[in-house]
Amino acid sequence: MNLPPLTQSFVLHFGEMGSRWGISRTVGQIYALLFLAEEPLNADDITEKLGFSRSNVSMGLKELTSWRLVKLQHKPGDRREYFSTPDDIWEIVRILAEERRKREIDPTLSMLRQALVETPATLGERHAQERMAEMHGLIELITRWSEDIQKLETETLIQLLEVGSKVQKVFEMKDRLKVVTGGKLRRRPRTEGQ
Amino acid sequence: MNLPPLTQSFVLHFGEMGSRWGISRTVGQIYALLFLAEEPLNADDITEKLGFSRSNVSMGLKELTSWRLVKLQHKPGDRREYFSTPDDIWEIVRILAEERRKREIDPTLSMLRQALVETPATLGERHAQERMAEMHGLIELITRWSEDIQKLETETLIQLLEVGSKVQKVFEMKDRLKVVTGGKLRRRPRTEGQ
DNA sequence: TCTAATTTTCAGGAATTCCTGAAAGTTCGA
DNA sequence: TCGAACTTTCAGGAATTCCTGAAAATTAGA
Repeated sequence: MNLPPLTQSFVLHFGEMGSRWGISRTVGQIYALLFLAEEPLNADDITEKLGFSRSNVSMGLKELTSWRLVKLQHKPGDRREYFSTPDDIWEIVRILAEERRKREIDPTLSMLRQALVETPATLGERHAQERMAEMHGLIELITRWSEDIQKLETETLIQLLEVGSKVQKVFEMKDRLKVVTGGKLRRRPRTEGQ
Repeated sequence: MNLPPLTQSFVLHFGEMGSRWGISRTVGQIYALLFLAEEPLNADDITEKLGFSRSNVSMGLKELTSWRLVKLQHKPGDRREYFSTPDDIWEIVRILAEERRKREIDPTLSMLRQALVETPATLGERHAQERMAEMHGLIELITRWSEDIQKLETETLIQLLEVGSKVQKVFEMKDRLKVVTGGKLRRRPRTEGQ
């Protein structure tokens, strides 16, 4: 490995983190390196800097491409492919969220929906089905919310995150003041939570 | 494996999902089984229903306990330990978020902070440091937001998620009406986003 | 303290995932 | 169409993770 110190500790860290997630250590390192790089890198650059085999780098880039986490571009007069990450780090978050939804959430939701339309044979299965319904509801709620806020401008999204739960205060105020908002914020009939 | 059909497909699914995350297939299955169970289960129940070794179940329960994802309890006149998951599924989300923060986010933040106080030796390192600063800011923002909203009552949290980005409308309204909120919602000086 | 019930530990085999080198494939200019 | 530059594929060895059975440890009642 042939990297300046700050870069190296970042790359090593994300290698380890990567292997706690689904991706392999080397894929994590490749992404970390690209994330920090000033300029797009080609596969040989990466091979040289990280010190593993050319074919491994090729596989890693293929995987990152399938996640849409790297962009491919060409330099004029150079046949090699250059890879980079989005400049806007929030774009990376968006893409990750979308891909994880596609790969993990959607299959889970469809498994749950399938289970929910079956007729439970026993009392235990009835209870299991209720638990699955709870989980289905939770996942749908979080997914919808996440899709919804991902459409916001980065600046707006940041604002929203910054106020966090204080936004709740605004709700209360709104209710108090009976401000009309075109029905979009209409309060649902209150159901007693568990 | 000795399970009714709905339960079985759920358990198998979460076994597979588990192995995409950091946890092993069997740990995923154990958790899925406990999540659906009507009553707390002991290690032998689990062994019998899932059909792998007693020692594997013991290791799995130990891991789940270290994640605080299962609760341990005793039945009067029975020496065995019974395991269950929280009844409130949102409680599971909260615990997961806390544990992941402790295990993954905090170490990452401290690596980033360490890198940010070093003096970059080269121009490339200078740029790398800037990227790390961006990432640090993003993680801090998301983490703070998440800690913040996790303190809300479940019912309030659900409301908040349900309105999603529409909450933004309320902000705009607030600005228009110049409603005083005790300074807590004071708008930051606008910086031009990228 | 002893014993039986129960849980935990852990060495090592099984299964899986990762990584490499060699070879095949692709692309583009001459 | 040829060949050099570059990329991808893939069989199989390396490394890692998973899982088991046997044995040790713990616990609570007698």
